[in-house]
Amino acid sequence: MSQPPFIAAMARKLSRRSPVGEADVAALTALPFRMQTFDRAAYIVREGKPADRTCLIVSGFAYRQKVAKSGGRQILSVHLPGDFVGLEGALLDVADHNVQALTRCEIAIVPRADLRAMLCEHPALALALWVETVIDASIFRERILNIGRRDARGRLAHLLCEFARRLEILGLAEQQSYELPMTQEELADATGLTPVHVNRVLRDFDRSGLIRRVNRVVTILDWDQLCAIADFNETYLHLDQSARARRPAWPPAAAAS
Amino acid sequence: MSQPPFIAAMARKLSRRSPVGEADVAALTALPFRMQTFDRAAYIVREGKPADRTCLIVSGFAYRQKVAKSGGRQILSVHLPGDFVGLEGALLDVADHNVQALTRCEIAIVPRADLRAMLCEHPALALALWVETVIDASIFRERILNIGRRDARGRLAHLLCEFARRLEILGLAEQQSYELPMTQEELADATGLTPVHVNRVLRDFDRSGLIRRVNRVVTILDWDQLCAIADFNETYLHLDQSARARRPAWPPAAAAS
DNA sequence: CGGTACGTTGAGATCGGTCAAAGGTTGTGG
DNA sequence: CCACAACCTTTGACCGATCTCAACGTACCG
Repeated sequence: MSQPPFIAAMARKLSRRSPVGEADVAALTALPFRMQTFDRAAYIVREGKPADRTCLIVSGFAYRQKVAKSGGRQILSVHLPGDFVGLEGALLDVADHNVQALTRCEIAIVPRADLRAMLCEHPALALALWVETVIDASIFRERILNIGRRDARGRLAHLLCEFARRLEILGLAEQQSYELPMTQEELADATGLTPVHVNRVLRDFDRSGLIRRVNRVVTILDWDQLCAIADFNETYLHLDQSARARRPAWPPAAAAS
Repeated sequence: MSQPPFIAAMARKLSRRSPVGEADVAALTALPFRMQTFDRAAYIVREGKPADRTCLIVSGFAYRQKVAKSGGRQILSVHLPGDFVGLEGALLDVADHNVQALTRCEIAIVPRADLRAMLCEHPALALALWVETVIDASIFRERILNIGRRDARGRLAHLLCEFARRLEILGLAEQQSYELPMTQEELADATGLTPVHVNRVLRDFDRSGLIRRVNRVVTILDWDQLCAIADFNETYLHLDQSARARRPAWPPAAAAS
C-alpha cells in the first residue's frame, strides 16, 4: 500500500489553490491512514463524540447533518470524492455534527495526532487545507442564503446547479447530466422543505421542460433558466482560484473506477 | 502606536484554543495595521471585490450578509469585538459576501500580504487562526439548522440564546441582560423571517414573560424555557475548548471603553 | 411473488408573508 | 424648547406557499 493514487490526487487538488512543495507532498504521502467502507446511511462521524479522526472521501458521497429536537434533520452539505470531511477533527475537541454516507463509500481515516503533527511541520500543507475549510464555509454561507431567502423552486434549482458544477469539475458529469444519489427525502432535508413539496417542485421542473429525471439521473435541459430560477452565481465555490476547466484532479488517474 | 492593547487581547484569545508561543505573539504585535471607523450600515467588505484586507473588530458589532436576486437580504453571522472577520481574505481571491457594520465600529485592517507572510512564518499562529475560522464554520452550520428546521419562535429564541452566551464570554452581558443592537428588520434578515413576524414573536415572548425588551436591551427572564424553545445546545460554539468561565479576553484590559 | 422503500397525488390546514396604517422614539435644526 | 422628519415598532386583515395527512402507484430485491 505504498503511494496509493488518491494521495497524489489530493496533492494535485491542493496545489491548485495554494502552493505545495515536494517535501509537503512527501509528508502527505507518509501520512498513516486506514481504509474503511461505509454503507449507505452509515454514520462516519457522530455529533458529541471526540473528534479524533479526519476522513478523506476516496469514493462515494457523504453528507454532514444535524438533527433538531423536533426531529427534523438538516443536511448541511454534501461531499464528493476528494473532499476532506471532518478536517475540524484535527482542530476541535468535539464533533458538532454528524457525517453520514450518502452512498456506499470508501473513506481514508487519518488519526488526529498524525495529521496535527503534519500540519505543524508543513505549514504550506496547513495553509492548503485551511483554504479547503474556508471554501467549505463559503458553501455553508450560500446555503444559509439559499434556505433563508429563496423559495422552494429557487432552493431546489440552486442545489441542482451546485451539484452539476461540482461534479463537472470532478469529471463526473457529462453534458449537464449526472447521477444525483439523493432521495426526495434527502433533498428535502438539504433544502429545509418536506419530501412532498420537493416532489411537487421537481415534477413541475420536469413538466416545464427544465430538467429530466429518470431514476436518480438528472439531465438539465435548460441550464440558463435553471440558473435564473436558482439565482446561481458560482463565485462562492471559488473555482476561479482552482481548476475551472483544467483536467480534473479526481478521480486519481491510476485508479479510475 | 506601539503595542496597542487589542493585539495583546487577541494573543490571549487565540492562545486559549491553540498553543501560541512568545515569538508568535511578537509577530502578531509587529503586524502592520490601519485603524478605520465605520458608521452603522457602512460596508466594510464588498462581495465580488478582491479580498485584499482582513478586519479585526476592535469595538462595535458587524455582520456578514448576502443578497438574493429577489432583493431579500440574509444576515449570515454577527461578529463581536475580538472577531477576525474576513480572514478568508488572506486565503481567497474574491470576497463571496458583504460585511456591514451593525453599530458604529472601529476596525483594524491588516493588508493581505502582511498577514500571509506572518502565517507562513508562524505556523502556530496560522493554526490558531484556522481554529477561529473552523468555529465560525460551526456557527454557520448551526444557523443552517436553525433556519432550515426550526419555526419562527425557535429561530428567534436561538438567536437570543446565542447572543447572550457570546456576549457573556466577552463580559458584555450582565445578569442575562444585554444590548441587542439589531432592529427587528435585521433580526428578520438574520432568521429568514419578515420584520412583521419577528415583531409578533418577540411580543409574544414578552407577553408570556420569557424576555423583556426595552429599547434595544433584552433581559432574559426564563433562560431555561428560552433554551427549550430554541433547542439551544451550545456545543457548536466550542466554548469548552476556550474560556468558559475564565476572565474575558475582551475588551483589552488596558483600554476598557 | 411479496415486501420494503421510494415516488406521486389530492384535500385541507397553517404558519408566516403581504399590505396598510397607526403609534413611538430619537435626533436635529430653527 | 418645540416641531418636524426619519426611522422603528406595533397591530389588523387577508393571502398564499408550504406542510400535514393519507392514499395509491411503482421499482427494486430477496
